[in-house]
Amino acid sequence: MTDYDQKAMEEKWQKQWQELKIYHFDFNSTKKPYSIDVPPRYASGPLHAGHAVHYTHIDFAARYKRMQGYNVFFPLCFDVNGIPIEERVERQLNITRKDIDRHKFTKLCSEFAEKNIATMTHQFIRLGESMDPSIFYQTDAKYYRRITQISFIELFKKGHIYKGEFPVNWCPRCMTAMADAEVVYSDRTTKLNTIKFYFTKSPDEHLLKFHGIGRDKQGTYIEIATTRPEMLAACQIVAVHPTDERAAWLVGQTVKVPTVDKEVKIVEDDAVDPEFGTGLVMICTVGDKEDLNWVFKYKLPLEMSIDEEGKMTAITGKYKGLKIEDARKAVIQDMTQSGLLLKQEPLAQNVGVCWRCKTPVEFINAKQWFLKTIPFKQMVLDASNAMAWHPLFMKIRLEDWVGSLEWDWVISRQRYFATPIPLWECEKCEEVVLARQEDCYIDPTIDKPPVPTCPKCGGHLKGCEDVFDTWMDSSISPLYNTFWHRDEKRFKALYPMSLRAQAHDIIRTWAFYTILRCTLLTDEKPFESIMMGGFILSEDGTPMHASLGNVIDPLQVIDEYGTDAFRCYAASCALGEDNPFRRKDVVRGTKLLRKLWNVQQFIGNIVKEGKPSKPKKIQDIDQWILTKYSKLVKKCTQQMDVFDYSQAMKEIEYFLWHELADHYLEMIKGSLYSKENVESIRYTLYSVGLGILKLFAPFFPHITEEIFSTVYKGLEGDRSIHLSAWPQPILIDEEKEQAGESVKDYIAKVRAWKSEQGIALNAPIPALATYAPSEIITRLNTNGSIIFSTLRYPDDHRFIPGKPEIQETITAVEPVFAKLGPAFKTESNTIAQWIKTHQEQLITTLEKKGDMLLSEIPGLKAAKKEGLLKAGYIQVKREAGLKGKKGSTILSFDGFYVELERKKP
RNA sequence: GGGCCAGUGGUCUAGUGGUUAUGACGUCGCGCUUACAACGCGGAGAUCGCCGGUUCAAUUCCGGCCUGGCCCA
Repeated sequence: MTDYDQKAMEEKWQKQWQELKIYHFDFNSTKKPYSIDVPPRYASGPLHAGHAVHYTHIDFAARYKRMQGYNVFFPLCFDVNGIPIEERVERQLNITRKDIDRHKFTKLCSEFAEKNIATMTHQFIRLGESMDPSIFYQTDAKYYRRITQISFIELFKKGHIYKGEFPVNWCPRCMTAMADAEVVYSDRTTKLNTIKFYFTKSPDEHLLKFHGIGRDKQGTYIEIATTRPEMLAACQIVAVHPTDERAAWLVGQTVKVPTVDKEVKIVEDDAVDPEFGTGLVMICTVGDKEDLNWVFKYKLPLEMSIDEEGKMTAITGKYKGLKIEDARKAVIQDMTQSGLLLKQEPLAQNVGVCWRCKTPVEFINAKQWFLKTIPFKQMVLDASNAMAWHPLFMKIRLEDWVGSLEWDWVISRQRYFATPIPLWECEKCEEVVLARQEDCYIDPTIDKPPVPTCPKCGGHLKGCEDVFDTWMDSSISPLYNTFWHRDEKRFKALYPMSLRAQAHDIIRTWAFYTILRCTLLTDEKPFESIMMGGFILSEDGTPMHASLGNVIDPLQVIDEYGTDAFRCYAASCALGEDNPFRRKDVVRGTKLLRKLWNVQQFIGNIVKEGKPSKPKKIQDIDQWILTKYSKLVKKCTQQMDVFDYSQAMKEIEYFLWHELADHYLEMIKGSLYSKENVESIRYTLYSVGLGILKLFAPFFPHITEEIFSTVYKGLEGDRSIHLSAWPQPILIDEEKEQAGESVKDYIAKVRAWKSEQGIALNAPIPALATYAPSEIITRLNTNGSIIFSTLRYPDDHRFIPGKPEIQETITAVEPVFAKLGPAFKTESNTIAQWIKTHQEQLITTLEKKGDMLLSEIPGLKAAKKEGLLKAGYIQVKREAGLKGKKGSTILSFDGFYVELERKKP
């Protein structure tokens, strides 16, 4: 074996794996497929540590399943459509998309994305991901968009698509409609303005005694608090809570809306918060979702004060054309001058903003395309229930989201860089002409419709300029992956996919939309199981944000510690839980790798002469480690099956470091050097060494491949450890495991004692004899040579059954709650207390009679003639003392007594 | 405000209805041992977030609260 250079070896294997194409999905294979619905990485920028952990978890699954004999489908893929990329490009070039030609703009977006794809492809390689580039896809490619369009056409034909005029969430900066799922909420401070609304007719004088009512030389007014004074022109009614003391006086009255020539009525409504502002609210079309509910309830006209570009409409009169913020300032200024503004105070509020550019979302009444969602809630829940969720609690989040849905999904966007909606509309009668499936991919802004004119009225057909929501592309990934509408045979073989992997922040989008669309189109769930990753936080436990400067670049970590070490951290993140990035787990990874390297180097030296065959007789200690190893394989396999990587890793690590390295290797060294039981040891070392290397392989692909290639490859024949078979248990022998455990415990205790005494571990010990119960002595005798060689005992050391001539005294008696509780219930505490407070009496009795009767404890209801010790209600602690023997000392532990020659002064 | 998750030595973490709670990092002491000092052995270090309830027994189960995270309103 060569020197240990993690970085060089990683580079070497990353290159070789690509050249050897070992991760290819084989369409001609007879192996069972295991298909992974990989999240197509969004191409707006490079990966951060959070993505890296998620993709590493998916890679664990892919590598494990490959070793389990599956034909693994693990595509390299990217998501490339949509607003976020447009927004980045706009910001980078300091333009809006409307400043340049539509197709020029999409080309810029495409170039921007391609750059990121190249960067991320490189990152995936550096992360040791075993994705298959031969089944690569990106969602902006014609071959992918074609499937998006066909899926839309099918849904349209099924009657699930409609065009509706409806107020939708609208980002005035991005100038597009957006789904509820794209609106995020953010805390802001704004100003709450209290404004005068004068009555049209002077009201009853009594009203003046109430708060929120005033009078000046212009007349009597009510005070209304609003954060949106620029929307006054769209004010439709004023509302007051029915239980408000002013309600009786106010309801039915009419007030003048300031700055505009408009009169509105006052109504009563439960939804008014009497505590907010003055308890009087102006209702506009459409300020927020609550306004919208009122609009429907009172059938108010849909007058809009803001247009698609975030500018004020004609109804706002002199403010027409101003941007929202400017209009607000202008209105405030005007009202201050005319004395309409009573006060202005700061207000903390939570506003809906565009998830990408953080501009506050407005409502715009516009014609949009919708996919029916509300009627399919139960269908989605049924499909979700048919899948295995890991962890299970994540399913609740989907269920909550589905339960809270109120509107159908707005799927149209007024953007450019996305999949075109494949239809034409008649300019006269609005008849819709769909593209023919066989013509897709098409762009109706360029391509001609399948019929020259409207089939209904002969009118001119205009290509749809709207495009799809990005989620329309990504939420058919299971259909694209399985060759839906391209290859029926492959589709049948691959759909539903085996595994969806994703993070929990996009349950409401990617998971929900995918289940909805795929189930609608195929009448079957899109995947068998779903694995939900947690959130990776920065080192201090706060979320990673570019603005906070705490984003961790995985490549920097890798440059410093290596990929396998980073993957060790990834493995330590429990699935579905939020984990801060822990540098020390990466450091621990480097130590673990070095340990693995050293252990394998040792094994490599022993087994280099050839693959050992199974010997006729395997010594106890070998059967012990083989049993431990076999149990590990079983347990670890179960954990890998349910994506419990953190636990599996822990188990393997413990076995390697402690059972194998600290105990087994130390115990067999002596035999090896003295050439005893070599065949048994070589066989064991080879089997366990190779097996544990394979258990590590999904986690640490590089170092395991390196070790495999230098130690085992020539003897095993597999091209790569990653193409070799997952290990199976070799033997499980409970009896031999017990025997080995006794020997291990014995040796470990004596070695620890040596270390404590400052005796070098390879120095001889003057141990004269070992006393222990006879069955233990039998075990020790069987493994005598190991004990002698490991501990460097003198040849005349003897193993003697029984106890030595020593004086043993009881030092303490302790209650055994596990026995007392079930037997005595409420009284068990009394007994325990008595035991604790009557130690001396107990010890005396025990030493005299050997046991003490329960009935001897005074005042017990349940007093029986039962021996405390015999029934197991108490446990005694003893201490061995010397008796008689000179020149020796006794080391006692766990029922062993080792007689040692007393050190000469 | 709602749903979900988490809260365990200085730091991070495992786990459990049975009173003596796992491991890692750090720390202290001892030791270079023919794979490994990036190692080994040992020590110190925790009222298991807080308050109630169920139970003979709660860190564990239940309820409430506090703190953090994710998602939503």
